[in-house]
Amino acid sequence: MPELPEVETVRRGLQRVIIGKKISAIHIHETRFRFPLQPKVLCKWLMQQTIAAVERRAKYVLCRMSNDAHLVIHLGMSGRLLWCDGRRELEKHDHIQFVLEDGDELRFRDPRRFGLVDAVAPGKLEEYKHFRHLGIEPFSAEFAPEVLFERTRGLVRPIKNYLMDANKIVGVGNIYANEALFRAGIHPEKAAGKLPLHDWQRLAKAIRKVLETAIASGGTTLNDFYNSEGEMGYFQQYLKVYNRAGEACDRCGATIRRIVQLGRSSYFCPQCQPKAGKKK
DNA sequence: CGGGCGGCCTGGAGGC
DNA sequence: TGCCTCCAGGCCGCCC
Repeated sequence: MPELPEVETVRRGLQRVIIGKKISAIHIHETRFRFPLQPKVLCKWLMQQTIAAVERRAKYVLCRMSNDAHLVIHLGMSGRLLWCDGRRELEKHDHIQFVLEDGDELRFRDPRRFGLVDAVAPGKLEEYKHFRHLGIEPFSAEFAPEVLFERTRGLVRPIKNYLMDANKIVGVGNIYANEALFRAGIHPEKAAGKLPLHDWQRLAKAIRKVLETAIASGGTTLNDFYNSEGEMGYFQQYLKVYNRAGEACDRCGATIRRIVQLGRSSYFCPQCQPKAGKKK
């Protein structure tokens, strides 16, 4: 569930409390994640290092260390980073403890183990296996309607699939792809290559707006998202279509529909997001 | 070779 | 109340 706004929320929360703290121990209770965790790599680059910055790339949280190595964390579906007192009792899925010099801890909890925890050597982030192929950041200058328009010419794949393809655009998952398409008035099955420039102008703006608002709301908590302080987000109250099949559209009253694309639920308003033809 | 899709995983919801 | 099935979905790696 964590998409860009949730990851950014976690990043901001951590940034406030862990800059300047030194990692004095790492306790690893589980290594079976999306990719096997490598304890030696973690220890090599992180032990006795001070956290210099907390950054984000796509849906990854990055801690830049004083030696310029990076701690890389992906929350997957159910991952959580919690900031807590080291004396707090461990819970069932608390898999990794980063013990800090002052007795506080950063813990990685992940029931479904879809997450990733890794360390990358100084200067190697750009060529890091999981970063090399990543697409455009929605808040970068490159994320411009003209660029997106140009890159999608000739593509027949549905626009929603394109938005969720991390090789093209990062950070936009199922919830925000659906919400952005609704706000831009574009049907999720419309061919990406058929979007005229003015649609891309509305869509690019809608994507940024939805992500910004969600960040300002502390993310979306539907099931299991909590920030590093254990607090819920509240963007779920602003969702217009996601998870609302059968309900009336806020804007026009038509019934919101659900279809499946790439094995995932897409929600849209058939009236506000017509499949073909011009809308005003 | 772009892009669809299987499978990884567990908890919670819903059916009976 | 308890067991079973299904669903959630990011993303790598396979395969068409």
